[in-house]
Amino acid sequence: MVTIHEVAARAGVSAATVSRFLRGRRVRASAAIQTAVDELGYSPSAAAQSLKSGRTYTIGVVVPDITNPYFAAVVKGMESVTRTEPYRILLANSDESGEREDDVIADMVRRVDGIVLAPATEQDRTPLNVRDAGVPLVFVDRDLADGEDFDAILVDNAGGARQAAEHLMGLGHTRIAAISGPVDTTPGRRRREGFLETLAAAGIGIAPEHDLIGDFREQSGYQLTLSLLSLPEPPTAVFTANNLMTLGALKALHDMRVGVPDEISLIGFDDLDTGPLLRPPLTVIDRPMVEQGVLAMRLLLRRLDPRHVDDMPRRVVLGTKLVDRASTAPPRTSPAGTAAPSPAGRTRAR
Amino acid sequence: MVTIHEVAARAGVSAATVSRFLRGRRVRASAAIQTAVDELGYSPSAAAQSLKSGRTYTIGVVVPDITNPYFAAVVKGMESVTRTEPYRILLANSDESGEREDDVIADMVRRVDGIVLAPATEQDRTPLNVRDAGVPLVFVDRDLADGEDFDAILVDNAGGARQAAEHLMGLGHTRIAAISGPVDTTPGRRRREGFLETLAAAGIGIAPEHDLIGDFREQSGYQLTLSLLSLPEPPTAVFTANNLMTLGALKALHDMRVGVPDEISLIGFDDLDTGPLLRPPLTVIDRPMVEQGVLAMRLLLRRLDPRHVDDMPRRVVLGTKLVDRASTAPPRTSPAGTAAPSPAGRTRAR
DNA sequence: CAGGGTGCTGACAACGATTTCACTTGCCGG
DNA sequence: CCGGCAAGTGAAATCGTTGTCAGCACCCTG
Repeated sequence: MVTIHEVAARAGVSAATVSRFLRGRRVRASAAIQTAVDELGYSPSAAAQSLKSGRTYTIGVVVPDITNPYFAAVVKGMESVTRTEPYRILLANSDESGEREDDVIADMVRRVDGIVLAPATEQDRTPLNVRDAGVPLVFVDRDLADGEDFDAILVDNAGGARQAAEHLMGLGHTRIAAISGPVDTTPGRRRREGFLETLAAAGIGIAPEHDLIGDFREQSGYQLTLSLLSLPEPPTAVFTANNLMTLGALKALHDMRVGVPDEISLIGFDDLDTGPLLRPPLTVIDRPMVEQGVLAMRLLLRRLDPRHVDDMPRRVVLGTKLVDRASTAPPRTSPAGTAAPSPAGRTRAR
Repeated sequence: MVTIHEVAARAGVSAATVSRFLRGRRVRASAAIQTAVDELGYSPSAAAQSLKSGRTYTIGVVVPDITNPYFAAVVKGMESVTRTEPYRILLANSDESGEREDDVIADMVRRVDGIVLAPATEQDRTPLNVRDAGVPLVFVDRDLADGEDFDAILVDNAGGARQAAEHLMGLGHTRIAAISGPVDTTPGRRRREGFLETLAAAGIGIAPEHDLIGDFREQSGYQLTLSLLSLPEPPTAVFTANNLMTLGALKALHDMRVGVPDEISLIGFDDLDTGPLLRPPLTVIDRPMVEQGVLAMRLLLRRLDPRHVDDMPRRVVLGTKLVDRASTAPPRTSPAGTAAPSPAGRTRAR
């Protein structure tokens, strides 16, 4: 490893002068120094710079699962922001485990200037430690139960779930099931609440055996859908609370040869790249993904600016959008005791 | 920030003793030190440790695009290995741009102990600089034209492409198109070569206008497929050299209402999570994804071990597997001058 | 009881870059 | 021709941690 002193020696100046030159100050021997730098292939030690300056120019990013297309997109958004900044991203998966998250963050706190986190649960206490350690923190996608005084980029989970519920009710469904995410996560809880409350407000209840809780993984969407199908009175429509569980549900329906949407309608939260190409094309609640990452990273970098450290916490809530494809349709047979309405003027994308 | 000296002062010992205690050596005042550490919430400065030890316990990972499910899986594999090690991952996208890759790596070299790279092109000279800087480097998915003396985890690209070609020929196709990736990347070049050579060896040529080069992005798969469809004599089968271009091709075929596989058969390189659920379920060449990440990271960490720095370069080539779903079928009309064979005993997955 | 371990200890010097401080040089104007 | 100022310089201190080194106290053995 070549140090600033070797450069200095070769250029016939002191290390201080080399340092000044590299930081853009005017210096007599600039030509000689530049030559020495080039010849030696010198580049300053990041560790030494960090030690001196107290800044690492690194941002920690902790998400539950990078192979989830949603989080991949969020991370890409964050990464794109760092393109014009001297920051890099230190990435870790928490695998939806609070424990793993703790470990990872305890380590990160020592190495980064700030953290973007999708907390594993709303009861998560790790963020408090991060704050105590003086490391700025921004939540993305998920929040804490009492997280009001943290920066956050969120999405209107309850509103999106409401759109899903209204869509299904508008088609005439009354026997509706929900496969929610863990209720100790923001999206899990809020999407379920939004969905159930909308049904309730319309006078449509949900049977206890139709109110299922999964873990946001494909496997649980699959299993819970199977359990719905084995019910004496299966639902005519299912709402799945994230992309992976939607996929699992769709696989289960295929495997059991259940027609979608003829026999059962399916609507999911979060769009997929392949959404339009699936059998059938999926009707989903969509939301900005890359943009969430961009906003989160911008917010964090802003917080790193000494002028903004003490700004009020900033909480951004983005809207959702119903993408009406072909996995939902009116129920085939009208549910017992209810007249099937005839939904008019429905148009579909494609 | 609380330093080791503050802990030392509170525990009534010297900093050296605290350091020794923390590194597991026996020390008289261990109880007092532990108390001081807990009360002060001390954790050592990573920057200072790096400066002293010359190790950062960070691995740089540079991939073209983290939202590509293949690379997401690879990164996940790498991340899972670091779970049992004290290493973290510094992640960057190169966006298939050699320039961006240069920038990112020039910066990473200063901050990491090693790098896993999927080089943007085979002519890439950056790796040489990395090696000169004394930073171990492992290639994943892609190689250099003269990369034999670098560690690498690769896949049998030519072999996979051959499987695809043989599959299509076995079905009786003779008018076959290929949408390849950039020929200055390993997978782009090798898959194309493997495909064309297999066709040639069987006495089936490829029309120049059927031999297309894309850029591994969905959009290019889409556009090039449209161009194939606008030909006076479109192909009866198409091979797309990666997952994203396969998706683009499928979208184009849908948009132009071309029946798959009735009118055109489609086979892609790389499977998708949603592969079985697509219209139609995709026939693809599959390969280990997470495993490639695991192997790459293990290899790199091994290389970081002083006992193995000077080992011979290790090059692993993994095999591919044809996953026969439903996007390929015999050509509907036999091509001019050829008798349509009747493929017997074909079984499909689902 | 002397001699020699053994087991800990603290002072100090590194690691590499940056910044402060006091200083020199050269130039300009009076 | 001299005083003063601007511009540029190097020595040294600093960031927080760890390894080296010399030293001290204690205990065991002969």
